[in-house]
Amino acid sequence: MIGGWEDIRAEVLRRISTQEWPAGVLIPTEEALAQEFGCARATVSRALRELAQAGVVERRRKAGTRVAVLPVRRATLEIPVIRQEVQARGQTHGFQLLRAERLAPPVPVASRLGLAAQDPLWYLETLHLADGQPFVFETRWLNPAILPAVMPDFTALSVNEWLVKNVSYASGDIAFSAAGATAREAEVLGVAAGAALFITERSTWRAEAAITFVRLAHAPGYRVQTVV
Amino acid sequence: MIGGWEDIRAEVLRRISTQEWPAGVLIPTEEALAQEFGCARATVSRALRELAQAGVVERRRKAGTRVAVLPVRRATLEIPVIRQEVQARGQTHGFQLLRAERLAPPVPVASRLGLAAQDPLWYLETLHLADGQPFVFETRWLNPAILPAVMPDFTALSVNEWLVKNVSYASGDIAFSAAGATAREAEVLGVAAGAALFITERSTWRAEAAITFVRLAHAPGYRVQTVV
DNA sequence: GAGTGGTCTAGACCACCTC
DNA sequence: AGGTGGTCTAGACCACTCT
Repeated sequence: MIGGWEDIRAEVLRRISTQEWPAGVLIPTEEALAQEFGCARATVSRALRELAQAGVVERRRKAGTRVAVLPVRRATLEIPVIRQEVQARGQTHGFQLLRAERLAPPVPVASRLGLAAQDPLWYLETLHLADGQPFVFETRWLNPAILPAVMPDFTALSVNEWLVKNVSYASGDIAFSAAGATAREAEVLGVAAGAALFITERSTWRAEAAITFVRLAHAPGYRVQTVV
Repeated sequence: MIGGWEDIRAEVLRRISTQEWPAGVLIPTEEALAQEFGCARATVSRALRELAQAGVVERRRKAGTRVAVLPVRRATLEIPVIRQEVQARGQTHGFQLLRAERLAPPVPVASRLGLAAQDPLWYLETLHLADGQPFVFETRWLNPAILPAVMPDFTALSVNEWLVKNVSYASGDIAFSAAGATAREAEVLGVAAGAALFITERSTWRAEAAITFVRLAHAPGYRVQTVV
């Protein structure tokens, strides 16, 4: 029995994965499928929209819906706040603010934030701990323009969470890479210099204004995982 | 002027980011918003559903819609086929099948695929090239049960693409991490042993049956990037 | 029990694109 | 020019869960 849009999505996916509808072919129109399944067109539309979002089919007006030839699968990653991430592992979170000073940013950072290199930004180094052990070393450049007149006390509340609560829902981009530990990272994380570290870099804007650029150097063993 | 569901999503996002609706508070019901915006409830519903998917609000029947307190942002990653990824960089893709043999998998691989360790699997090593330079070193364990009676010619079509075309739309999980190059990886990729490499690991199933486990060791400089 | 989101329907109009 | 997906409407019923 075919019921709601999830059943329709499953049925369409079945026909595709069994090659009943091979890669590249046009599948029936929404209206035709609605008749076949005995439901409204909107229901079929919802199912096909989800499949298009997942990269399984490609849709264009007038051209119809095709099974994707080279399926660019899309996976969803969850980006939690660090404290949440540590606590989700059943560990206690702590952090130390190691440095906080005004500095002119290096050129790559300034350009990535779209600021002139001579504008001094706040530079903050924070070490996050899981059960007292180094978990991630955070180096952050922060646009002073977005801070209130009185500097918040970042030794009590991590910069990370202050931003989440006060400058929330900005847009930005995230990049993941691997790099050998720099001397500073090795010292702070307690690993050998050159050890392979997982690096997360994130730039954040709100309405064209640069907010922050942060680099997270994760302690060895860190993984980002997701389901497709 | 407030028009379609995208405008409504933008307006709600604006009220949240300006703290007009601070974190944790209940926002008006779909019906109330529909009246305010002068549209049907379904239109508001669509906008709020998208915001919930992005992790900006949390919705529960009867409880209503709340601004997320700790916004677990969700980012979408695109997972292309390697050939596509190389070509998107404007480079030409090539590959070499370095090894192909039946082997009993190591325990971690067997357990991750839910197979007994003594069952021999196909073990394949492939080096992918971008403009002739090492791009990613792929080591793959493949369940022979999913292969046809005659072994496909993996020197002509990469295993990667054969799977995409013949065992498409399976489910699985992906993990990203960093690791120092093993002796074999260093040799094949032409880097120093211990160099920091970006690692992608992926397990794939179809309907409870394990298909493949693949480990991709990317040449230095590789990044995974996305927009939030 | 009652209020909220989740979904479905039948119909309509529109935007876009291929033919 | 016509067919297709994209969206909106007005209404309805249902599922969940808080009180």
